[in-house]
This record gives sequence, C-alpha cells and structure tokens, in this order.
Amino acid sequence: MKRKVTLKQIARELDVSVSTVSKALRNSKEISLDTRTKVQAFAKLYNYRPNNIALSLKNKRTKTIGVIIPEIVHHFFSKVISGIEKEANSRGYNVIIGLSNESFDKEVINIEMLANGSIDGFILSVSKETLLLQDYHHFYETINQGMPIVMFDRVVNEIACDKVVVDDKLGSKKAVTKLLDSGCKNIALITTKDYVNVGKLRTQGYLEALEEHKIYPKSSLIIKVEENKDKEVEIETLEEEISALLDKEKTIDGIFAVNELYAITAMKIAISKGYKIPDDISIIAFTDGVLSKHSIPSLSTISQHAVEMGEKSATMLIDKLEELVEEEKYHTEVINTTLIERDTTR
Amino acid sequence: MKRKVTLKQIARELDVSVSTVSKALRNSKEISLDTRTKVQAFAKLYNYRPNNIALSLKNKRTKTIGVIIPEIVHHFFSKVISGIEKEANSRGYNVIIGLSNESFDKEVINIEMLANGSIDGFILSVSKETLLLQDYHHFYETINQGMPIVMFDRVVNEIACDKVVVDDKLGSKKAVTKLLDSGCKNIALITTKDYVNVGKLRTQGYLEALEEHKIYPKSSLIIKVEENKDKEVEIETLEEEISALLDKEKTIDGIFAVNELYAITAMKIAISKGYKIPDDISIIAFTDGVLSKHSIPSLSTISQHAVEMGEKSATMLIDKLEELVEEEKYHTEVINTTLIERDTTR
DNA sequence: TGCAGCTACGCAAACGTTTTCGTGTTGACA
DNA sequence: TGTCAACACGAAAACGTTTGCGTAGCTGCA
Repeated sequence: MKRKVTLKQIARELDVSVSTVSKALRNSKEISLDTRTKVQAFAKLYNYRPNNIALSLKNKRTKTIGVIIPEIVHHFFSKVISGIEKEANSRGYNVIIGLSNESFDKEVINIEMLANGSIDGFILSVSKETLLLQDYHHFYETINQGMPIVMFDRVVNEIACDKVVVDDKLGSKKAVTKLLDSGCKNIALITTKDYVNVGKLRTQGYLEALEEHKIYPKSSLIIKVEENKDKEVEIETLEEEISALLDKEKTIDGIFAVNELYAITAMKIAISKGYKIPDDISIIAFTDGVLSKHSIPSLSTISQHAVEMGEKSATMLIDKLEELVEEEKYHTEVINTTLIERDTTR
Repeated sequence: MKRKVTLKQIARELDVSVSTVSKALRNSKEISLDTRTKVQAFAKLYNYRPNNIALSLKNKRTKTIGVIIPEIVHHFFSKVISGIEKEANSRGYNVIIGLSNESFDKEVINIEMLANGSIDGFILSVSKETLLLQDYHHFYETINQGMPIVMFDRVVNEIACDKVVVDDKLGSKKAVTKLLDSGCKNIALITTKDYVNVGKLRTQGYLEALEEHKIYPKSSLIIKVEENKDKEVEIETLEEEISALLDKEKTIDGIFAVNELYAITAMKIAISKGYKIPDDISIIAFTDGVLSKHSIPSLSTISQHAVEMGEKSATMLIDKLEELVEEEKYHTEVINTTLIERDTTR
C-alpha cells in the first residue's frame, strides 16, 4: 500500500528542495523547463494531490460550509440540502452536515464542533427548541468570531445575518384564495401552535384571504395542533380532532393544512367518512413533498421551492465568504411559492 | 468583532511562551499552578478553542468521515445518513456529505475532493452509473492510499472493504411468502433491470418463494422497469405497463414491488380499475418509507432498517479508524429485514 | 562553597503547503 | 577582466498545535 505522497517526498526523491517542487507543480517560470517537466511527471506518476488540511491551515479557509438542520429524514430539508450541495460544489466548496434533531443542546454542540476552524460559514435552520427557549447566544458568538451565517426557513429576525425565507403568509393566502375561488365557503384550517413562526404566518395568510372575500373567520373551523416528539401520537390526536370537526361542522367544503401530513390525515378521515374529494371537500397543503405527489388522489399543494432555497442560501454565503458583497450588509431573500394544482382541488 | 483567539495571542498577552500556554491548558503539572490558573482563566474569558485544522494537520486525522450517496432526496438514504450521523457524533466525528446524483463522474470528483486529507474514511453507496460502467479505479486508489471504505446497500463484491447490506433475497422471499400464505396464487413482480444488483436479488427472492410453494413462475407476470433519469417518464411508462398487465392477466391477486413507488403506482392503477385492496389484490413493497405509511390504504412493506444500516456502517468505519479491529480483515454485515403488515395485505 | 536535583519554563521540530527573499552560477557586454 | 543582469534554485517563515528536550534559577545538603 503506497501512502499519500507529499512535496517533501518528491523533493527528496528528485534531489531538489520542497520549494522547487511546489513551484514546478504550479508551473512557475522561476523553475527551468527541465526541472518542471521532471517534477510534474514524477508527481503524476505518484498521483500527488496537495493536502487539503495543510492548505486550509495556510489559507485560513477550508472551502467547506457547515449546514445544520433539525432533521434530515424530511423531504423539505433534504431538498434544501441538495440545493446547497449543488451550488456549493459548483463553486468548489464541500458541505458538512450537522443534525440538531430539534434539540437546542445538539444545535449548540454541532455549532461549536464546526466553528473551530472546520468550516468557513454556516447555513442553518433553527431548531424548534431553540425558538422556544429563545436562547441565541451560540449564534451571536459565532457571528462575533467573524463567521458568517445564513439562516433559512426557520430564522430569528432579531439576529443580524443573511436570511432566506419563503413567503408563508402569501403562500397560504394563495391556497385559501384558490379554495374560495373554486367555490368553497367553509374552509377549515389545520395549523400548528403559534410559537412556531411558520404556523403563525400561514394562519395569517388564511385569515387575510378570508377577509378579502368578506368571509368572517370562525375559530371553530381552526385546529391548532400541538406538536409531539412522537409523530404517531401527534397524528393520532389529530385524527380524532379532525373527525370531531367534520362531525360537528357539516358544512366544511375546503381544508387548508400547513403541511403535507396534516393534509393527508385530513383527507384520510374525510374519505373514510364518505366525502368525495374534491367534489365535497377540496384540500390544499403547504409544502410540496413526495406524499402529495403520490397520494391517491394526489394532493394540490403550495410548493416552497426547497432546492431554490438551498441554492440561494449557498450563493449568499459564498458571496459573502468570497467578499463579493459587503460584510456588514445583511439581506433577506424571499422565495416565491407556487400553487400546484392536482386532484384535490376543482 | 473579536476574531478567534490563538495560543500565540494568549502567550503574547500573558508574556509567556506558546508551549507554556498549551501545557497550562492541558493541565500539565510541568507548569506551576499559578500560571495554569492564570492561563486557563484568560482562555476561558476569551473563549479559546483549539483550531481543528491545525490539530488535524498535526495528528494526521480529521475526525471527519465522508459519506457519498447517490441522492439525498430519498427516504432510504436520508435515514441511513441520520444513522451515520448519530453514531459518528456520539464518537466525536463529523460527517461530510457528497452527492453523486447517480453519476460516475460526480462520484469520482467527490471522492477525489474529500480524499486529499479532508476526511479519515468513506462510507458510500455506489452510483448506478458506476455499477453499469464497472469502473472502480477510484475505489481502488482510495483504498490503496490507506483510506478505509465502508460500502452500504449498493456494494461492489469484488472490492476488498467492509460492507453493510440488507438481505435482499431473504427480504423479498419473506414478502412473497406472506402473499402466498395469505392465499395469493398469481403474484406479479415489479422489479428493475438485472444490472441493478438489488433488483436482481429481490427477483431471486421472489422466485425462491414461489419455488418453495411449488408454483411455477410465469414471465408474463414480471415487469422489469427500465430506470429513467426523469422519474415522471419512468412512472408514466410503468403505469401503462401495469395497466396492460392487469388487463391481460385477470387472475393476478398479489403484487410484489421492489420499491415503494412502484407499489404505489401499481396500487393506483389497480384501484382505478375497480380492484379492492387487499381483498382482490394484495400488495407488498420493499423499502419502508413515508409513502407506504401514509398512503391510503397504507402499504405493507419490507423494512430495511435504514437507520441501523447507517449506524452499523459508521461503527465499522470508526472501529477501523481507531484500530479496534485489524486493518486487513474485511467483514460484510447483513442487516435483517422485517415485514411490516399494514392495510394492503390480508 | 560546590554540586546535585528539582521546578518551571522556553526552544524547536513536526504536520504539508505557499511564497518572499536571498544567493550562487552563468553569460554578455564594456 | 570586471560588472551586472538573468536564471534557477534553496532557505525560511507562516498557518496553529503538541511535545520532547534543554536549561536557568533555585533549594538543600555535604
């Protein structure tokens, strides 16, 4: 087994100095053509590749960006990552992943682990626990040390950094407007508790759409789901709530859910109660994922363009790293949403 | 903005040498208690953290493992990653991700990018194109340079390295046996072309199960899907094939598909043709994902225990890195599959 | 007083690179 | 023959650590 070859080894072998080898490989005309070709041939033969770590140490940059997300087994986040990876790779950067699993502690540990020189900057989506605790010291420290952060999707407004968000309010307004325009009169909303920013904004969009159509919102049509670590339990509780809602409010003819799973769950219950989708009840979900595409009937959704979010985040971070933009100027990019009409709307 | 503080800066500030600072921080009793406490207090105040890159260079190990997968927007792979990440983190390692997008070139580039000192070892699943081309030089080179590789799921048998695979044959045999035991007589198989190892093995399991039940396989019941970069097209073609199959073979009462999406597609067509699931036709899919769990009716599947695969892969790699096992001894771990009975089987 | 031995620290090398600067040799030209 | 430029290369520093070894200064004992 031949170990990795270094400049020093080449130098020794060819009886020249390390600096000569280095210069020869970079084709410096300081070195005679003779020596250059000799060195280059030797390097090629032994498959020489400069050691990245040494370069990082010397250049004070690693050409690696750190991504911290709450979970990876999630269509949205994995799409964002693929966007980040695409843009990063095309600009010569690597991507290193940390998972917070929605835990504050793991988020802090991951950030500390990566902030000590391993990476040049962060792209992250804040964990739910952090949002709940409102403890942002780790973000402040990182930024203070001169390491740029780009937050996406779940951001903290009060922190001065670049952000990429989707227009949650407008997106859900689009969805609800679509339902209204197609003739729905009594639209139920399935959302999360308000402390999840995203849930709150999407609720606002729902309300605004109703208002524009001069429809008075009824709180009895709104389910605010309490999130649970155990998804099974969360969904079971939701099933009961939806079932009760449909039993009580017989006039419901539209459902808007802030995520795919809630929408699928609602659809399941509705179907089991004999409703025809979309004739009796139309359904739209926020977040476009695999479930929506392949459910039967396939679900109409608001797409968040996750890949684009990832690309945009990476672009913003790398631009900052390469000083293509001013360091102290922060910017928030809003990604548009798109209504994808499938088979649960008329 | 206070930049990252280094040993040198602390040394200068406290008017001692760098080595003294280093030793003081590591609590070497070579240094007086006085100096130690002084240095430690100062370091704490300025939030000193040793630079990882410098450590990596010195120690010749990065405590980072590279993972290369064909795609990340895929339930199975993202689950594997979460398993890797969990095990790696708990042992103090970082995880850096590369995506090959099923392309040979991207796989090679990713490996070369990471192999130059950025990581200590690889965990990877081979891209389809590589399997097709059968060009494995990049794997050989990496291993030759002394960098260990663990392959999972899509492995290359002829390469000497650790492997983690699922028992594809036994898994699909379990599925088909279940169908047979529940009374199915004419079981269709939806699989991939044989050059995808996984598809081949799963086909074998199907055949073995039939054989054990003294049922003669009929090639007219088998659909071998030609994979397509464009999933939409692939699925559309599949829809037509399934439709034709069901029209021609009226006696089909069971379907086994080698992945979720094929199963869902089959189910969709069957339902549209008026079949009752599972009364008229039972369905089982390999690979347990979100689709199966939340489809209506929910799909019975063979679970591959992806998280466990990830954990196991990481364990094997790190054990090798930390020389807890012999370097030249390679081992193939077989992960068990489990039948998860849901609503598409009787 | 002289010396052994201990304490507490600094020096320097090492990891692999890149780059600046210095220098020996050669050749040309006055 | 003397001077100078051009050429081709080497030495050394730098990035931030860790660690083996050397040593100055002191204490204590003969």
